[in-house]
Amino acid sequence: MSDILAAHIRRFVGFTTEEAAMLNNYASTLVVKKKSLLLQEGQVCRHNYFVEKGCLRMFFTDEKGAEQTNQFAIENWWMTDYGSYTNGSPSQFYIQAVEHSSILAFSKSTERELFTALPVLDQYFRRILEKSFGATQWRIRYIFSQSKEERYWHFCSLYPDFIQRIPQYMLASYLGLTPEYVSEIRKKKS
Amino acid sequence: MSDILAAHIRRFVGFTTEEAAMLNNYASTLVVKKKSLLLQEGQVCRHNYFVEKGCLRMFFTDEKGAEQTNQFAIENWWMTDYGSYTNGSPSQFYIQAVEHSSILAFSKSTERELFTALPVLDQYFRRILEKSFGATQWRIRYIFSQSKEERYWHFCSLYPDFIQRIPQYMLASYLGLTPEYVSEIRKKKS
DNA sequence: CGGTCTCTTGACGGAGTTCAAAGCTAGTGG
DNA sequence: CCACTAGCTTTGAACTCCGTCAAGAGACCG
Repeated sequence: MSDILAAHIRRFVGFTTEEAAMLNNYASTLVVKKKSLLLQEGQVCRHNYFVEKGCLRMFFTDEKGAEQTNQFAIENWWMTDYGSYTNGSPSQFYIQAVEHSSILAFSKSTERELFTALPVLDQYFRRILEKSFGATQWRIRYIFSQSKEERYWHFCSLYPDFIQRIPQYMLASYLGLTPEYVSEIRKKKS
Repeated sequence: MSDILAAHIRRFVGFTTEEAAMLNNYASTLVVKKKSLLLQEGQVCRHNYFVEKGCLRMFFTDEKGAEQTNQFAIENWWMTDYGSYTNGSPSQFYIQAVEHSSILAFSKSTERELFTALPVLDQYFRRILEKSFGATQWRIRYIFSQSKEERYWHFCSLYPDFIQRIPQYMLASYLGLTPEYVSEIRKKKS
Protein backbone atom coordinates (compact mmCIF):
# COMPACT_ATOMS: atom_id res chain seq x y z
CA MET A 1 0.00 0.00 0.00
CA SER A 2 1.19 3.43 -0.85
CA ASP A 3 1.29 6.37 1.53
CA ILE A 4 -1.40 8.39 -0.13
CA LEU A 5 -3.76 8.15 2.80
CA ALA A 6 -1.08 8.84 5.43
CA ALA A 7 -0.07 11.94 3.47
CA HIS A 8 -3.66 13.07 3.41
CA ILE A 9 -4.08 12.52 7.14
CA ARG A 10 -0.96 14.62 7.79
CA ARG A 11 -2.65 17.56 6.11
CA PHE A 12 -5.01 17.65 9.07
CA VAL A 13 -3.31 16.11 12.12
CA GLY A 14 0.09 14.90 13.28
CA PHE A 15 0.63 11.30 12.18
CA THR A 16 3.80 9.24 12.71
CA THR A 17 5.23 6.52 10.50
CA GLU A 18 4.36 3.96 13.19
CA GLU A 19 0.79 5.11 13.22
CA ALA A 20 0.69 4.88 9.45
CA ALA A 21 2.00 1.32 9.63
CA MET A 22 -0.68 0.41 12.14
CA LEU A 23 -3.36 1.97 9.98
CA ASN A 24 -2.26 -0.30 7.15
CA ASN A 25 -3.39 -3.35 9.09
CA TYR A 26 -6.97 -2.17 8.91
CA ALA A 27 -7.12 -1.35 5.22
CA SER A 28 -7.83 -3.57 2.25
CA THR A 29 -6.79 -2.30 -1.14
CA LEU A 30 -9.39 -2.82 -3.84
CA VAL A 31 -8.46 -2.40 -7.47
CA VAL A 32 -11.75 -2.07 -9.25
CA LYS A 33 -12.61 -1.47 -12.82
CA LYS A 34 -14.99 1.00 -14.35
CA LYS A 35 -18.65 0.36 -13.53
CA SER A 36 -18.05 -2.22 -10.82
CA LEU A 37 -20.25 -1.82 -7.76
CA LEU A 38 -18.90 -1.55 -4.20
CA LEU A 39 -22.36 -1.26 -2.71
CA GLN A 40 -25.80 -2.15 -4.00
CA GLU A 41 -29.22 -1.00 -2.92
CA GLY A 42 -30.56 -3.32 -0.23
CA GLN A 43 -27.16 -4.28 1.13
CA VAL A 44 -25.85 -2.93 4.40
CA CYS A 45 -22.91 -0.61 3.79
CA ARG A 46 -20.12 -2.13 5.89
CA HIS A 47 -17.16 -0.13 4.65
CA ASN A 48 -15.80 3.35 4.48
CA TYR A 49 -13.95 3.87 1.22
CA PHE A 50 -10.97 6.11 0.53
CA VAL A 51 -10.11 6.89 -3.08
CA GLU A 52 -6.37 6.62 -3.74
CA LYS A 53 -6.76 6.84 -7.48
CA GLY A 54 -9.77 7.06 -9.73
CA CYS A 55 -13.33 8.08 -9.03
CA LEU A 56 -16.40 6.72 -7.28
CA ARG A 57 -19.97 7.89 -7.43
CA MET A 58 -22.98 7.30 -5.24
CA PHE A 59 -26.34 7.02 -6.94
CA PHE A 60 -29.85 5.72 -6.45
CA THR A 61 -32.64 4.77 -8.80
CA ASP A 62 -35.84 6.78 -8.73
CA GLU A 63 -39.33 5.30 -9.14
CA LYS A 64 -39.01 5.47 -12.93
CA GLY A 65 -35.79 3.46 -12.83
CA ALA A 66 -33.54 6.38 -13.75
CA GLU A 67 -30.16 6.66 -12.02
CA GLN A 68 -29.65 9.80 -9.97
CA THR A 69 -26.06 10.58 -8.98
CA ASN A 70 -25.81 11.90 -5.47
CA GLN A 71 -22.09 12.41 -4.93
CA PHE A 72 -18.72 11.91 -6.52
CA ALA A 73 -15.48 11.04 -4.76
CA ILE A 74 -12.13 11.53 -6.48
CA GLU A 75 -8.57 11.18 -5.19
CA ASN A 76 -8.30 11.81 -1.44
CA TRP A 77 -12.00 11.71 -0.75
CA TRP A 78 -13.88 9.32 1.48
CA MET A 79 -17.19 7.80 0.53
CA THR A 80 -19.76 5.74 2.36
CA ASP A 81 -23.49 5.71 2.96
CA TYR A 82 -23.33 7.09 6.49
CA GLY A 83 -26.96 6.32 7.20
CA SER A 84 -26.52 2.64 6.44
CA TYR A 85 -22.97 2.41 7.78
CA THR A 86 -23.68 3.82 11.21
CA ASN A 87 -27.11 2.24 11.77
CA GLY A 88 -26.48 -1.06 10.02
CA SER A 89 -29.66 -0.54 8.03
CA PRO A 90 -30.07 -1.56 4.37
CA SER A 91 -28.77 1.07 2.00
CA GLN A 92 -30.89 2.82 -0.59
CA PHE A 93 -27.81 3.78 -2.58
CA TYR A 94 -25.29 2.27 -4.95
CA ILE A 95 -21.57 3.03 -4.88
CA GLN A 96 -19.88 2.50 -8.22
CA ALA A 97 -16.47 3.06 -9.80
CA VAL A 98 -16.68 5.68 -12.52
CA GLU A 99 -13.13 4.88 -13.64
CA HIS A 100 -10.65 2.09 -13.09
CA SER A 101 -9.77 2.91 -9.47
CA SER A 102 -7.64 2.05 -6.49
CA ILE A 103 -9.65 2.12 -3.28
CA LEU A 104 -8.83 1.56 0.39
CA ALA A 105 -11.65 -0.14 2.25
CA PHE A 106 -12.01 0.13 6.04
CA SER A 107 -14.42 -2.30 7.59
CA LYS A 108 -17.09 -1.26 10.06
CA SER A 109 -16.39 -4.44 12.03
CA THR A 110 -12.91 -3.26 13.01
CA GLU A 111 -13.82 0.40 13.34
CA ARG A 112 -14.02 0.45 17.11
CA GLU A 113 -10.65 -1.26 17.43
CA LEU A 114 -9.11 1.09 14.88
CA PHE A 115 -10.23 4.26 16.63
CA THR A 116 -9.10 2.89 19.98
CA ALA A 117 -5.66 2.12 18.57
CA LEU A 118 -5.40 5.45 16.75
CA PRO A 119 -7.46 8.03 18.62
CA VAL A 120 -6.01 10.79 16.48
CA LEU A 121 -8.28 9.53 13.73
CA ASP A 122 -11.27 10.84 15.63
CA GLN A 123 -9.87 14.30 15.14
CA TYR A 124 -8.96 13.63 11.51
CA PHE A 125 -12.46 12.45 10.66
CA ARG A 126 -14.01 15.27 12.58
CA ARG A 127 -12.08 17.67 10.37
CA ILE A 128 -12.87 15.78 7.19
CA LEU A 129 -16.54 15.66 8.01
CA GLU A 130 -16.62 19.35 8.87
CA LYS A 131 -15.19 20.02 5.45
CA SER A 132 -17.62 17.70 3.70
CA PHE A 133 -20.55 19.12 5.56
CA GLY A 134 -19.47 22.65 4.70
CA ALA A 135 -19.27 21.65 1.05
CA THR A 136 -22.78 20.25 1.23
CA GLN A 137 -24.08 23.48 2.74
CA TRP A 138 -22.74 25.21 -0.34
CA ARG A 139 -24.14 22.63 -2.68
CA ILE A 140 -27.62 23.13 -1.31
CA ARG A 141 -27.16 26.85 -1.55
CA TYR A 142 -26.40 26.55 -5.24
CA ILE A 143 -29.28 24.18 -5.88
CA PHE A 144 -31.73 26.68 -4.45
CA SER A 145 -30.31 29.91 -5.82
CA GLN A 146 -29.31 29.09 -9.37
CA SER A 147 -31.34 28.14 -12.39
CA LYS A 148 -30.42 24.80 -13.92
CA GLU A 149 -28.54 26.52 -16.70
CA GLU A 150 -26.54 28.63 -14.25
CA ARG A 151 -25.87 25.54 -12.16
CA TYR A 152 -24.40 23.76 -15.14
CA TRP A 153 -22.03 26.55 -16.18
CA HIS A 154 -21.05 27.22 -12.61
CA PHE A 155 -20.08 23.61 -12.07
CA CYS A 156 -18.09 23.61 -15.31
CA SER A 157 -16.17 26.68 -14.20
CA LEU A 158 -15.48 25.23 -10.74
CA TYR A 159 -14.30 21.84 -11.94
CA PRO A 160 -13.09 22.18 -15.52
CA ASP A 161 -10.81 19.14 -15.25
CA PHE A 162 -13.28 16.90 -13.53
CA ILE A 163 -16.00 17.27 -16.13
CA GLN A 164 -13.60 15.77 -18.67
CA ARG A 165 -13.52 12.59 -16.64
CA ILE A 166 -17.20 11.77 -16.45
CA PRO A 167 -19.90 11.20 -19.05
CA GLN A 168 -22.36 13.98 -19.67
CA TYR A 169 -25.39 12.10 -18.38
CA MET A 170 -23.75 11.47 -15.00
CA LEU A 171 -22.99 15.13 -14.55
CA ALA A 172 -26.54 15.94 -15.62
CA SER A 173 -28.04 13.68 -12.98
CA TYR A 174 -25.66 15.06 -10.33
CA LEU A 175 -26.85 18.58 -11.09
CA GLY A 176 -30.49 17.53 -11.30
CA LEU A 177 -31.15 18.13 -14.97
CA THR A 178 -31.78 15.95 -17.99
CA PRO A 179 -29.11 15.06 -20.59
CA GLU A 180 -31.37 16.59 -23.23
CA TYR A 181 -31.39 19.90 -21.46
CA VAL A 182 -27.61 19.85 -21.10
CA SER A 183 -27.40 19.49 -24.87
CA GLU A 184 -29.70 22.43 -25.34
CA ILE A 185 -27.69 24.58 -22.92
CA ARG A 186 -24.43 23.78 -24.67
CA LYS A 187 -25.88 24.53 -28.06
CA LYS A 188 -27.21 27.90 -26.90
CA LYS A 189 -23.77 28.99 -25.73
CA SER A 190 -21.94 28.23 -28.98
CA MET B 1 -26.24 26.08 32.87
CA SER B 2 -28.38 23.03 32.57
CA ASP B 3 -27.19 19.58 31.65
CA ILE B 4 -28.93 19.35 28.34
CA LEU B 5 -25.72 19.21 26.36
CA ALA B 6 -24.00 16.73 28.67
CA ALA B 7 -27.03 14.47 28.39
CA HIS B 8 -26.85 14.69 24.63
CA ILE B 9 -23.13 13.89 24.60
CA ARG B 10 -23.79 10.81 26.71
CA ARG B 11 -26.03 9.46 23.99
CA PHE B 12 -22.92 9.04 21.88
CA VAL B 13 -19.87 8.64 24.15
CA GLY B 14 -19.00 8.13 27.82
CA PHE B 15 -18.89 11.46 29.62
CA THR B 16 -18.28 12.00 33.33
CA THR B 17 -19.65 14.72 35.58
CA GLU B 18 -16.13 16.19 35.86
CA GLU B 19 -15.87 16.38 32.11
CA ALA B 20 -19.26 18.04 31.95
CA ALA B 21 -18.12 20.61 34.51
CA MET B 22 -15.01 21.32 32.47
CA LEU B 23 -17.08 21.70 29.31
CA ASN B 24 -19.13 24.37 31.06
CA ASN B 25 -16.09 26.63 31.25
CA TYR B 26 -16.03 26.87 27.49
CA ALA B 27 -19.69 27.62 26.88
CA SER B 28 -21.55 30.91 26.94
CA THR B 29 -25.30 30.76 27.28
CA LEU B 30 -27.16 33.09 24.98
CA VAL B 31 -30.81 33.78 25.54
CA VAL B 32 -31.98 35.27 22.28
CA LYS B 33 -35.34 36.39 21.12
CA LYS B 34 -37.16 35.64 17.93
CA LYS B 35 -35.55 37.10 14.81
CA SER B 36 -32.26 38.10 16.43
CA LEU B 37 -29.19 37.31 14.37
CA LEU B 38 -26.24 35.28 15.66
CA LEU B 39 -24.34 35.61 12.40
CA GLN B 40 -24.64 38.00 9.49
CA GLU B 41 -23.42 37.73 5.94
CA GLY B 42 -19.92 39.17 5.68
CA GLN B 43 -18.93 38.33 9.26
CA VAL B 44 -16.58 35.50 10.09
CA CYS B 45 -18.46 32.77 11.93
CA ARG B 46 -16.48 32.36 15.15
CA HIS B 47 -18.85 30.12 17.10
CA ASN B 48 -20.42 26.72 17.06
CA TYR B 49 -23.94 26.90 18.46
CA PHE B 50 -25.85 24.23 20.35
CA VAL B 51 -29.59 24.65 20.72
CA GLU B 52 -30.77 23.88 24.24
CA LYS B 53 -34.25 25.25 23.66
CA GLY B 54 -35.87 26.90 20.68
CA CYS B 55 -34.94 26.94 17.04
CA LEU B 56 -32.31 28.47 14.77
CA ARG B 57 -32.22 28.69 11.03
CA MET B 58 -29.45 29.37 8.55
CA PHE B 59 -30.36 31.36 5.45
CA PHE B 60 -28.85 33.47 2.71
CA THR B 61 -30.20 36.11 0.38
CA ASP B 62 -30.25 35.41 -3.32
CA GLU B 63 -29.52 37.99 -6.02
CA LYS B 64 -33.15 39.14 -5.94
CA GLY B 65 -32.93 39.79 -2.22
CA ALA B 66 -35.16 36.87 -1.24
CA GLU B 67 -34.25 34.84 1.83
CA GLN B 68 -33.50 31.19 1.23
CA THR B 69 -33.49 28.96 4.30
CA ASN B 70 -30.73 26.39 4.20
CA GLN B 71 -31.07 24.52 7.48
CA PHE B 72 -32.95 24.46 10.71
CA ALA B 73 -31.62 23.47 14.13
CA ILE B 74 -33.95 22.59 16.96
CA GLU B 75 -33.27 21.24 20.45
CA ASN B 76 -30.07 19.17 20.62
CA TRP B 77 -28.73 20.23 17.24
CA TRP B 78 -25.54 22.06 16.49
CA MET B 79 -25.33 24.84 13.96
CA THR B 80 -22.49 26.79 12.43
CA ASP B 81 -21.27 27.81 9.00
CA TYR B 82 -18.51 25.24 8.77
CA GLY B 83 -16.94 26.83 5.72
CA SER B 84 -16.48 30.16 7.47
CA TYR B 85 -15.79 28.66 10.89
CA THR B 86 -12.96 26.38 9.84
CA ASN B 87 -11.32 28.67 7.28
CA GLY B 88 -11.92 31.97 9.02
CA SER B 89 -13.39 33.35 5.81
CA PRO B 90 -16.35 35.74 5.67
CA SER B 91 -19.65 33.93 5.80
CA GLN B 92 -22.26 34.10 3.08
CA PHE B 93 -24.96 33.00 5.47
CA TYR B 94 -27.08 34.35 8.28
CA ILE B 95 -27.94 32.46 11.47
CA GLN B 96 -31.14 33.61 13.08
CA ALA B 97 -33.39 32.61 15.96
CA VAL B 98 -36.77 31.44 14.69
CA GLU B 99 -38.15 31.38 18.23
CA HIS B 100 -37.14 32.76 21.59
CA SER B 101 -34.22 30.39 22.24
CA SER B 102 -31.56 29.31 24.67
CA ILE B 103 -28.26 28.68 22.92
CA LEU B 104 -24.82 27.51 24.03
CA ALA B 105 -22.02 29.20 22.12
CA PHE B 106 -18.55 27.64 21.84
CA SER B 107 -15.89 29.96 20.58
CA LYS B 108 -13.49 29.02 17.82
CA SER B 109 -10.71 30.78 19.74
CA THR B 110 -10.82 28.21 22.54
CA GLU B 111 -11.60 25.25 20.35
CA ARG B 112 -8.08 23.84 20.30
CA GLU B 113 -7.82 24.07 24.06
CA LEU B 114 -11.23 22.50 24.52
CA PHE B 115 -10.48 19.46 22.37
CA THR B 116 -7.11 19.01 24.07
CA ALA B 117 -8.75 19.08 27.48
CA LEU B 118 -11.61 16.80 26.41
CA PRO B 119 -10.39 14.54 23.61
CA VAL B 120 -13.57 12.48 23.83
CA LEU B 121 -15.29 15.38 22.08
CA ASP B 122 -13.44 14.51 18.89
CA GLN B 123 -15.32 11.24 18.88
CA TYR B 124 -18.59 12.89 19.84
CA PHE B 125 -18.37 15.41 17.00
CA ARG B 126 -17.28 12.75 14.58
CA ARG B 127 -20.49 10.86 15.37
CA ILE B 128 -22.64 13.98 15.23
CA LEU B 129 -21.18 14.98 11.90
CA GLU B 130 -21.62 11.50 10.48
CA LYS B 131 -25.25 11.72 11.42
CA SER B 132 -25.67 15.21 9.97
CA PHE B 133 -23.90 14.26 6.80
CA GLY B 134 -26.07 11.16 6.43
CA ALA B 135 -29.15 13.33 6.85
CA THR B 136 -27.90 15.65 4.13
CA GLN B 137 -27.36 12.72 1.77
CA TRP B 138 -31.02 11.93 2.26
CA ARG B 139 -32.07 15.50 1.83
CA ILE B 140 -30.37 15.71 -1.53
CA ARG B 141 -31.92 12.43 -2.51
CA TYR B 142 -35.36 13.81 -1.83
CA ILE B 143 -34.66 17.06 -3.63
CA PHE B 144 -33.75 15.18 -6.77
CA SER B 145 -36.37 12.45 -6.73
CA GLN B 146 -39.55 14.17 -5.62
CA SER B 147 -41.68 16.82 -7.24
CA LYS B 148 -42.08 19.97 -5.20
CA GLU B 149 -45.58 18.94 -4.21
CA GLU B 150 -44.40 15.52 -3.03
CA ARG B 151 -41.54 17.15 -1.20
CA TYR B 152 -43.94 19.35 0.70
CA TRP B 153 -46.27 16.56 1.83
CA HIS B 154 -43.38 14.29 2.62
CA PHE B 155 -41.81 16.89 4.90
CA CYS B 156 -45.15 17.47 6.62
CA SER B 157 -45.51 13.77 7.29
CA LEU B 158 -41.95 13.46 8.60
CA TYR B 159 -42.10 16.48 10.92
CA PRO B 160 -45.75 17.15 11.76
CA ASP B 161 -44.86 18.92 15.02
CA PHE B 162 -42.07 21.01 13.62
CA ILE B 163 -44.13 22.58 10.86
CA GLN B 164 -46.39 24.05 13.55
CA ARG B 165 -43.44 25.99 14.88
CA ILE B 166 -42.33 27.84 11.77
CA PRO B 167 -44.05 30.22 9.36
CA GLN B 168 -45.11 28.86 6.02
CA TYR B 169 -42.76 31.01 3.99
CA MET B 170 -39.71 29.71 5.87
CA LEU B 171 -40.68 26.14 5.23
CA ALA B 172 -41.33 27.01 1.59
CA SER B 173 -37.86 28.45 1.14
CA TYR B 174 -36.31 25.47 2.94
CA LEU B 175 -38.00 23.11 0.50
CA GLY B 176 -37.21 25.29 -2.49
CA LEU B 177 -40.68 26.41 -3.48
CA THR B 178 -42.60 29.65 -3.36
CA PRO B 179 -45.12 30.52 -0.62
CA GLU B 180 -47.72 31.00 -3.35
CA TYR B 181 -47.25 27.46 -4.55
CA VAL B 182 -47.55 26.10 -1.01
CA SER B 183 -50.94 27.82 -0.80
CA GLU B 184 -51.98 26.22 -4.06
CA ILE B 185 -50.87 22.78 -2.93
CA ARG B 186 -52.75 23.04 0.35
CA LYS B 187 -55.89 24.18 -1.38
CA LYS B 188 -55.73 21.28 -3.82
CA LYS B 189 -55.66 18.75 -1.00
CA SER B 190 -58.68 20.00 0.89
C1' DC C 1 -16.92 -3.55 -38.49
C1' DG C 2 -21.30 -4.32 -35.84
C1' DG C 3 -23.70 -3.32 -31.72
C1' DT C 4 -24.47 -0.92 -27.68
C1' DC C 5 -23.92 3.19 -25.11
C1' DT C 6 -24.02 8.20 -25.26
C1' DC C 7 -25.23 12.67 -27.08
C1' DT C 8 -28.14 15.72 -29.95
C1' DT C 9 -32.50 17.76 -32.00
C1' DG C 10 -36.99 19.47 -32.06
C1' DA C 11 -41.95 19.63 -30.84
C1' DC C 12 -44.98 19.73 -27.13
C1' DG C 13 -46.82 20.05 -22.50
C1' DG C 14 -47.09 21.04 -17.75
C1' DA C 15 -45.22 21.90 -13.11
C1' DG C 16 -44.08 25.67 -10.81
C1' DT C 17 -42.80 30.90 -10.85
C1' DT C 18 -43.94 35.74 -11.05
C1' DC C 19 -46.63 39.69 -10.18
C1' DA C 20 -50.16 42.31 -8.10
C1' DA C 21 -53.70 42.79 -4.93
C1' DA C 22 -56.73 41.52 -1.34
C1' DG C 23 -57.57 39.03 3.09
C1' DC C 24 -55.98 37.48 7.37
C1' DT C 25 -53.28 37.13 11.97
C1' DA C 26 -50.60 38.17 15.63
C1' DG C 27 -47.76 41.15 18.12
C1' DT C 28 -47.29 45.79 20.06
C1' DG C 29 -48.25 49.89 22.31
C1' DG C 30 -51.57 52.76 24.24
C1' DC D 1 -57.97 44.72 26.68
C1' DC D 2 -58.60 46.67 22.42
C1' DA D 3 -57.10 48.67 18.00
C1' DC D 4 -53.62 49.26 14.71
C1' DT D 5 -50.22 47.85 11.83
C1' DA D 6 -46.78 45.08 9.79
C1' DG D 7 -46.10 40.83 8.27
C1' DC D 8 -47.91 36.60 6.59
C1' DT D 9 -51.03 33.93 3.53
C1' DT D 10 -54.17 33.38 -0.23
C1' DT D 11 -55.94 34.03 -5.10
C1' DG D 12 -55.79 34.12 -9.91
C1' DA D 13 -53.88 35.01 -14.45
C1' DA D 14 -50.01 35.05 -17.43
C1' DC D 15 -45.86 33.14 -18.48
C1' DT D 16 -41.54 30.18 -18.86
C1' DC D 17 -38.21 26.97 -17.77
C1' DC D 18 -37.34 22.59 -18.31
C1' DG D 19 -38.93 17.68 -18.62
C1' DT D 20 -40.79 14.11 -21.77
C1' DC D 21 -40.90 11.58 -25.84
C1' DA D 22 -39.20 9.83 -30.06
C1' DA D 23 -35.87 9.47 -33.45
C1' DG D 24 -31.46 10.09 -35.39
C1' DA D 25 -26.31 10.81 -35.20
C1' DG D 26 -21.95 9.81 -33.08
C1' DA D 27 -18.69 7.39 -30.37
C1' DC D 28 -16.54 3.70 -28.26
C1' DC D 29 -15.37 -1.24 -27.41
C1' DG D 30 -14.92 -5.87 -28.42
